Amino acid sequence: MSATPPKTELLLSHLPLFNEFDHEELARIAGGTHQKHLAKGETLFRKGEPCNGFYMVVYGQIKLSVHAPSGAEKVIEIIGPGQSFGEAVMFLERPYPVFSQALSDSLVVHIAKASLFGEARHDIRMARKMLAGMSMKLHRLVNDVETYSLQSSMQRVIGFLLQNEGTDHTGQVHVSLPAGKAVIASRLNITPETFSRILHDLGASGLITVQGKDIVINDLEKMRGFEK
Amino acid sequence: MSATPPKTELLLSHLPLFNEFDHEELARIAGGTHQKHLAKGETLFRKGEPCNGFYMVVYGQIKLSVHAPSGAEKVIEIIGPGQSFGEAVMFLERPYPVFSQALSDSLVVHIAKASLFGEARHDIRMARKMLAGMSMKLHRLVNDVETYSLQSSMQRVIGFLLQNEGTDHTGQVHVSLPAGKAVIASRLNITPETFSRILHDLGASGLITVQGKDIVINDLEKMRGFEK
DNA sequence: CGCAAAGCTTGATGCTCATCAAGACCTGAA
DNA sequence: TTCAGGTCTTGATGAGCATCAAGCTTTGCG
Repeated sequence: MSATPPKTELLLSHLPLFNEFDHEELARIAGGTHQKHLAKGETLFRKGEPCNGFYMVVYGQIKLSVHAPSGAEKVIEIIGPGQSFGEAVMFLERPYPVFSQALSDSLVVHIAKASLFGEARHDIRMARKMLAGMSMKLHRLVNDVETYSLQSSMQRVIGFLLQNEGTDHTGQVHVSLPAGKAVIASRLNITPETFSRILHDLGASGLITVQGKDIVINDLEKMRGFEK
Repeated sequence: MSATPPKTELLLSHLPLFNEFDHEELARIAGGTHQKHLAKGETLFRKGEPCNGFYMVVYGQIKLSVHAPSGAEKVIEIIGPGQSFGEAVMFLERPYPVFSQALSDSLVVHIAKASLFGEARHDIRMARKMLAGMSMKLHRLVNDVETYSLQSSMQRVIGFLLQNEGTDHTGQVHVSLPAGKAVIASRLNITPETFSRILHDLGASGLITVQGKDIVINDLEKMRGFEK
């Protein structure tokens, strides 16, 4: 373990935002970055702290959340490898509007704002990609708002399962929960108790089979029917 | 009335997105646009329709909403003069994810995608502004999600009133509802009934005075206290 | 002006989901 | 293995808000 730290340039080159850049360009950008390792549970930044760049996740998972004065927490998003966050805040030159914490051991790359705007030649390609990236984020958020507003908690759970569905070696339709159940529940805007009960009910009606973090979807068609 | 239709260039020049452009540039961009007048209640586009540009509101109000299969409607946003919408969808080359309708007689300008990407020189300024604009939209949506998730319906109403507060001629702190109560209720993710009851309660406790669409805030401090 | 239609209010009822509380299960460390 | 820490489940209860239904008030139009 911990032989050589991964080369930042190499990491960057895999990211959508930079994948059209050549070695020389990547090297220059890499100069304005630094890697940061986070242990599980470690805080990356808090709501209200100033922002001078954005982050990309290399491995691990980062949770973005907000807190009610009461202490209640709501998970806005779970960021995985290859995804970035914080661009919007960087552009607005405002403090972070969310709290950010590692859900598991993670490696993130911080790209400082200053290092991004060098030559216009870069700008235009990057700006286009950033626009595309932000558009997708916007789209997803609108979808979230729609989901929270118009669907029951069971529909949200079903929707979540269908989104994360994948076929495993045995050919079964299968979901492996990407985080603890409390975190996922918060992401879905329900309590852990409700989440547990809904999984139970779906199991009882034969639609799924739950085994810890592994869930098998027995009747995909019927699930799709309940989704809307 | 309706003497000469307003010159598109002039309209564009007032919009944040284009306010750094000179006459010549504006003229070129104006070539790729067309104005569209909408009567109250008229539909601009439906969810699922293809998108080849974005819109800016000159006057009036446009409502963006989504519909549940049950028919229930949820207002995502109310767009007013000077604001734009549809950029994100344009970039993603996807169909509109929302339904769009005029709340009052409105004039909108449609800017075709093709006309936006001419010279790189334009691109870079425009891209920067668009990034800023989208960042703000993202910010607001994150805020919406937070609001829906963590606040009670009364807190949402109070927050809304405080956001739209302004001082009138007599020096009173005053809100004029920007749309029908049912629309605002949907925007706040509550039913019209609940909205009505909350306004009633706030009135009964002396915090506000309601008179149709005009609301006077009697105790701003106390309202701020309830907000969080 | 007077009527119809739309918009808004008010009341009675009930569903969905959060909350509180307790116990079962897992996980890792000694 | 055993114990202590979390994590998850299960049950009982109730708050908050939607729903349904009816009356009221405003708006717009012939």
